[in-house]
Amino acid sequence: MSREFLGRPPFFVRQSLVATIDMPELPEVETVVRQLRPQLVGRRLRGIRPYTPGVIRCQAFPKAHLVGATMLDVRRRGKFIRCDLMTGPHRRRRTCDRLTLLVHLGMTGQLTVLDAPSARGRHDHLDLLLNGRDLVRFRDARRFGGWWLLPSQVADSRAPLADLGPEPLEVSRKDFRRLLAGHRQQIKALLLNQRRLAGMGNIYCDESLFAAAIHPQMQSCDIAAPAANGLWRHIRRILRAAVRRRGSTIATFCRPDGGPGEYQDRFKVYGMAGRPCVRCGTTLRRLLVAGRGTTLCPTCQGRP
DNA sequence: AAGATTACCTGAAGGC
DNA sequence: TGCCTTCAGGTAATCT
Repeated sequence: MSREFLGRPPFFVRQSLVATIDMPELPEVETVVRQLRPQLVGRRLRGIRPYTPGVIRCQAFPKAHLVGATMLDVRRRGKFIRCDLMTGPHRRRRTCDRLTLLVHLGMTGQLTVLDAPSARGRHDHLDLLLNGRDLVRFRDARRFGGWWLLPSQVADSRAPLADLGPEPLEVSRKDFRRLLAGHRQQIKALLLNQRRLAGMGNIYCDESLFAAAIHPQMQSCDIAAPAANGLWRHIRRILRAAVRRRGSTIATFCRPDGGPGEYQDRFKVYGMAGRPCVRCGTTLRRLLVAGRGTTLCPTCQGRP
């Protein structure tokens, strides 16, 4: 079976949209959100059907409150997809009327809007039922993804959003410099830590550090202000470019519509170990930093 | 307090 | 061909 076929829903189901991206970081999640938003906002839910134990991550998940709820907005916070809902009229009097549904795609999470129920595959773990026959199907081969449901009033102050750091595209240059100066930690570990900055993952870390010519093992507090400013600028540039190109697709393809991202064609270091640096020709090296495979140019990104 | 290690999970890829 | 091992990584927990 070809690798292209693996990611596809059964051919007889007409899908109005497929949002499928592996290794979702900020640009990929943003892409999914932008594609889902017009399909979901304003729609009423019939309910939610989890099929796999563990896919729902919060202890109390008032499933029934979703019946008749209306989707008000779909947004992104870090690598989370955040759906804000208003509960149906029969629920409104006895309980909170605003709910927040959170989805984390983990490593391999995919959301597909189907216009009719179809046979579930091995890795389909949850359906969100919409009005009519439509549904949003959650597929996640490695099962690192998960769903949460919280009253909207407390969504930002409780797990899993509570401890998230600022958005890399919103943090000011000054605050970013302060963040780096305030921690004695390898810069790559800091960038990957969602409590420090929410949304960066392995790919965009490596690309940003290469662009800024900073060694991933530099202690963040040892990075001089001009270099920190440069890193801030490159992170913004790269994330924005990746969002414009609808993220990066590494392994799975899913046409039509949600389509693969295109930023993978722009990688300068990620997955390129052994090949020459585009800047100086030195062979790119791979090492382990913060427990993650890391690619860098030993010449451009001088030793810490 | 930083950082190293492990666990979770499965498909892909490489070795023999 | 097929079995085995290793690797990939977002996050959390645990140890040093």
